[in-house]
Amino acid sequence: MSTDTKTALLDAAEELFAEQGFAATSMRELTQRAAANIAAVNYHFGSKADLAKEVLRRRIEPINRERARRLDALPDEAPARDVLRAFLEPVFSGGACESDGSVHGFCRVVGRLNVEQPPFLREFFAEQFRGLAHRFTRRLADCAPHLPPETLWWRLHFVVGALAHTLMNAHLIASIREAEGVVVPHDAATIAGELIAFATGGVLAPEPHPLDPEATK
Amino acid sequence: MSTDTKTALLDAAEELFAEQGFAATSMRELTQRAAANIAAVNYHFGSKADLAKEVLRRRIEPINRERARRLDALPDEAPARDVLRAFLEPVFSGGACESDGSVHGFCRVVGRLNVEQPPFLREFFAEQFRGLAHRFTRRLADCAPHLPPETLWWRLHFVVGALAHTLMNAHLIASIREAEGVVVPHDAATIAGELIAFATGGVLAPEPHPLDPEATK
DNA sequence: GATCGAATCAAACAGTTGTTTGAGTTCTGG
DNA sequence: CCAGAACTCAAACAACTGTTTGATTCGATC
Repeated sequence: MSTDTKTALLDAAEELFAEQGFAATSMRELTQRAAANIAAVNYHFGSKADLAKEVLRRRIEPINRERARRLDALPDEAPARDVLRAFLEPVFSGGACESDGSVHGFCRVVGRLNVEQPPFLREFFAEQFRGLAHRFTRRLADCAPHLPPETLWWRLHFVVGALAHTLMNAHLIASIREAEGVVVPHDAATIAGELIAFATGGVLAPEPHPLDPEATK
Repeated sequence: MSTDTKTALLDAAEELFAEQGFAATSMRELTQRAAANIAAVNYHFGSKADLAKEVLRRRIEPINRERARRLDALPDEAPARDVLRAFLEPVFSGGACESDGSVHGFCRVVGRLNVEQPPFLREFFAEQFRGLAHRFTRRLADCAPHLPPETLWWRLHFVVGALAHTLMNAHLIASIREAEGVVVPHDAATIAGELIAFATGGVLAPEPHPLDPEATK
C-alpha cells in the first residue's frame, strides 16, 4: 500500500530531523531508513522542504487545536496556571510519550525545526502560531492586569523557548546528572509538571526593575 | 596582515552561522563574505568544524569567566535574583549590543549552535558548561532550600532555553508585533531585564503539583 | 639582495547533495 | 482480462560539498 510508504517517510524524517536537523539530514539516509526509493520523497511530497512542512503539520495542528479547545473551555476567572497548562500540556499528551514514558521523537523535531528555522519554514511557523500566541497573551493579560502587554508578550516567548529547548534536550539534560549517579526523572509527565510550575512563576513575576547600568557594564 | 583574514573569517562565520546555522552555511559563501580564498579556512583553522569551535570559544569563554567572577563576588546571603543576574547579564554585556542597542550577532550564533548542536560540538558545549551549571545550581539551592535539587536543575535549564530562544529570535519576536503597529523595545538591556525578572519568578516558583492525569490525557 | 617561512591563490579533488527521468511494476475499476 | 492510474525503481542529472594540492606572492630576517 502506498500510504505505508508515505507515513514511513514521515516517520523516518521525524526521527532524523529530530536527531540531526533539517540541513544535516540527506535524502539517501532518510529514504533508506524508510525502506523506500530515493525518488519516493519527491514523488509523494514534492521536495525535501515540503516533506518537512508535512512532518510538522501532522503534529502541530492537533496540538494547536487542542490548545485552542482548552483555552476556550477555561472559565473567565481561570488563573494563569490553568492558561499555561492549556498551552503546555497538549504538547506532552496525545501520544507524545514513548512506551517508557520518555519524550517522543516528534516533540524533538518540533523543537529542533523551531530553532533551526530554515528560511522556507519561517512563514510556516509564523502562520501556525501567530493567532494562537495573541489569544494566549490576551488571556494572560486578564490573569495579570498589573503587567504591561509587552512584558507578557516576552514572557510567553520565554516559555516557548524553555519548552523548545527542553523538548530537544530532555534526554541529554537528564543524562548529565545521571552520569554522576543522580537519578533525574525525565518522563513526559514530570517534565510537563516542572515546566508548568516554572512558567507560572515566571509569567506572574513582578514587573522587571530597570537594570542598574553599572552592573550590566 | 594575516590576522585580519583570520578574524574576518571568524566574523563572517559568526554572522552566517547565526543566520543560517552550521550545516546550511557553505565554505564558498563564508570565505566570499570574508573576502578570503576558499582554502583560507582550512589553512587557518584546519576544518569547518574547528572554525565553528573557535567562533564559539572566543565569545563563550569571556562570558563564562565573567559569570564565574560575578558568582564568586556575591555575598553568601545573595537572593536568587542576583544569582540569576550573574548568570544572564554577562551574555548581554561586554559588546553584546550593536550600536543601535539591538542584540549582537554573536548572541545569535551561540543560541543557534547551542540548539543545532552538530555532533562534534556536543562535547564542546558540555565541557564549557558542565562545571558552571553545577555551581549555579548549588548556589540557587541556597536561595531556595524548599525546592528539591532536581527541580532546580530543570529550572536552570528552562532558563537556558528561554535565553537561547530569545537570543536567536529577539528581532523576529519583536517584528511580529511591530507589524501591527505595537512598538516592542528589543534592545539588549530591555531583554535582559525582562528575562531576569521572568527567570527569578520561574526559579522561585512553588514546587510543582503532581499533575492531574485526567487533564494530561 | 638572497633566503626562508607564512600566506594567498586558482584549480582540481573525490564525494555528496536534492531532484529528474523513463522504464518497469503493482494495483484498481470496468 | 484489460486499460489506466498509482507507484516503485535504478540510473543519471547538474550543482554543490569540504578539503587538498602545488605554484605563487608577500614580508621579514640574515
